[in-house]
Amino acid sequence: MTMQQLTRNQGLVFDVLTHSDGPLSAYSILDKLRDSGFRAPLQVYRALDKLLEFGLVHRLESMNAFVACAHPDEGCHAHGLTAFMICETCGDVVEFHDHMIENRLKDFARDRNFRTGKTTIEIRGTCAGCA
Amino acid sequence: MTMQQLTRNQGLVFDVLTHSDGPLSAYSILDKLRDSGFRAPLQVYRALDKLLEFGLVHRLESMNAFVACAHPDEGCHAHGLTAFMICETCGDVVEFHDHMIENRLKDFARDRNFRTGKTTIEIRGTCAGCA
DNA sequence: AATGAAAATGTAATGTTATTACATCAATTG
DNA sequence: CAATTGATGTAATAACATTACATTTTCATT
Repeated sequence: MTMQQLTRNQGLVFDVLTHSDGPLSAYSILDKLRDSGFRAPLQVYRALDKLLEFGLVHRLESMNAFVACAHPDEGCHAHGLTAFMICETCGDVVEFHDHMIENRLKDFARDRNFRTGKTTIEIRGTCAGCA
Repeated sequence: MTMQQLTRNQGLVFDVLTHSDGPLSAYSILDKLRDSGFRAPLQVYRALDKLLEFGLVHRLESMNAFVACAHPDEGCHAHGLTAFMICETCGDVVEFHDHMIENRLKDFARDRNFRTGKTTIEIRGTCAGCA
């Protein structure tokens, strides 16, 4: 799989997410990129849209935030369904993939003639270190 | 299981959701309750908080909207993990519960000493009728 | 190199979702 | 009845996201 060539804005946003400890909101990404010339939310959202499409970034629906993919080189889309374990105390996010769950949901949808688009799985809670 | 006694505002919000075809945003609930005296978003959010706590209402994280529980009489919390299949075309939402997935996620969390709070599972896509 | 289409960008304005802060009122209990 | 707790009313503001429109860049094709 060949690495997608990113535009300047896409690269900047991806960099910020890659170097971040945890997930970031679109507006905090914007703040971090003011010095690089970013002035408006749309610049961030547009870059994020592409990065999501490329599978380089994930959106955490339960917190309106974005996180770099755990294995961007392989193209996350190849791993099928992506799930997250999110610590509400330290903000740490663990990305994981489970074929059993993926198949189970796939079967459930197929049985009902439901065409599956994006699937969200997010476990909120407290991680071992914060317990 | 005894049915929770709702306050006036909670009852009004629950009613709106119960009689709605599909999920509603907090602000559309507010609009529907103007005639009943609602003036501010907080009145809706406060009622929703309680209804969520009672398990009478669910929040759909992937669309920032709220939906009445499919079986409010039994108290949804009793059913364990709740998942949703959401049609992006007609807005229809199917609530379901799967012990296999629930156990799988529970095991995953336990193995990592992660204390699980709320878990979100939402399948977006197109339902049979809209395909 | 010129050109034309598609993609990306810049900027302002606005729309949508959610919370903070503070005052008041109602229900419950000791 | 006093004290506490939970619920409510209202205004203001914060946080998240999109629409609209003008401009520029990229890149395949001539």
